[in-house]
Amino acid sequence: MSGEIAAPSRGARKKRTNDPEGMRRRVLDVAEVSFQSRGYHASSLGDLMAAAGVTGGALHHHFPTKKALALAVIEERVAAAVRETWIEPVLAASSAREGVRAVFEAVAAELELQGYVRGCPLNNLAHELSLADDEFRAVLAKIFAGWRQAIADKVRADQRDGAERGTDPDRFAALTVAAYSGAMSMAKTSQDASVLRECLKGLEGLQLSSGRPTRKRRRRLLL
Amino acid sequence: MSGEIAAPSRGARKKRTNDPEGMRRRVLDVAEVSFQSRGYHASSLGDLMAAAGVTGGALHHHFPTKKALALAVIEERVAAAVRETWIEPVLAASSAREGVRAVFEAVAAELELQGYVRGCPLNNLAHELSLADDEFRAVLAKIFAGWRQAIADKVRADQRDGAERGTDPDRFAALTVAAYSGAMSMAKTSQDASVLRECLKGLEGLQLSSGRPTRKRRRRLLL
DNA sequence: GACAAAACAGGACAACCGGTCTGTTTATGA
DNA sequence: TCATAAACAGACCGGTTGTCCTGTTTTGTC
Repeated sequence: MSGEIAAPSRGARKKRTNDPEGMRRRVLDVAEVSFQSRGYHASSLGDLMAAAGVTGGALHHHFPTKKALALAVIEERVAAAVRETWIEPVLAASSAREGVRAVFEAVAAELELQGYVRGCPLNNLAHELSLADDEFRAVLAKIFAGWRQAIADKVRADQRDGAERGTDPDRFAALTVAAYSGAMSMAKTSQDASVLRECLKGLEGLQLSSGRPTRKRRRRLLL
Repeated sequence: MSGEIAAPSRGARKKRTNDPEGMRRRVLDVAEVSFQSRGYHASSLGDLMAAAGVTGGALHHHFPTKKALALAVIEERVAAAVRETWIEPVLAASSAREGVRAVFEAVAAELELQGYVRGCPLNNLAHELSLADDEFRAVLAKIFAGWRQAIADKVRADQRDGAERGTDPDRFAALTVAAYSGAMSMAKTSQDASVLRECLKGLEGLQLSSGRPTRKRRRRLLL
């Protein structure tokens, strides 16, 4: 109903053009949106077929089962979303702390702009599927792990530059991802993105020690 | 199969005893477990009826629709779970910070003991239902809000005692709940509770200012 | 152009789901 | 005791779901 992506025109009849990659992409487009907003179980293949303008035969040809479709969505789309909105921006930032801040800001701004919080794609599917099927769970866990490791690696890079001396990289990464995921959960439930900013401010005032106190006290930055 | 709670004995025939409260409780018991571990959509009323040893007539008498059952589970069971495992322990603790630490520890220990992470009941249902139905969403958001407010109130109480001078109560509460929820999400997905401890350690090294720098520097406590 | 494989169409189907319905048993209380 | 309502039993139904199956069309290859 709301999110029709690209149903082929009904006017052009009779002439069919085989476009396996395009058809596969259209199905994944629709499934990605529907799985995130309505969830896996609440998304019926009939709805997806109608929204994508795809017949049952074509769908079954590319994705034999619903589970296969969901696995493709997770591995190709969800993983890419995490990479594009989190991993790459953080790695490209001047520091881990600044990267995390920028992503929080960007996501909060985007949510406030569109006035609707769909939640984190990874988190949404992880909650629904990780207990239901162990194959799902393993793939989702791998994405979470990669996300955390990217942030931790960035902190280690900062440390090689002399900064973030007193920060435990893995601890910082875990807390960042957890705070973001949890904040998104609340934002989705309350349909209000302001909690993201609240948590970001909390993280900014963070002095993450790895055990012994920080040597060089850094003044709080006032951005 | 696994979580049979209290199906009435099949041996005793013919004699029926009306026990509306008991029957209602048994249904809620089963539904609470199933909704949390399998999710709302994946839990069929047939399964619940079989697990609770309840006929369709009885179920429909107490809960006219599946949605009504879920609302009852949320309002009576999920809210109570948050109250018992979070709000009451934090309010009873010597300080907000200590209360939060104790709850994190207790939950992590319990999860490691039972070797299986089912996730946070509130978070699980919030993800699946808050976008599907606005009535669900409102109830779940209310529980989240109460949870946060309780922690913030405890911080304010600490401040009246002279402690936590530089901490913004709402910010601390939001970050705490977010970190816990997110950590539970990851723990559930990886089926490993250690990330909870990781996030707790991160929160413990936290210096949450409300804007201006803390007056009296407190030495890091080494618990 | 012949031929095999891939790509797609579209119907069929069995299982299941949630809700409804009618009827029977138990408690209540005047 | 007897009416009345609540509590419960159990069958039933329309609709939906995911999957499968049989054809037909297109594409690639020699």
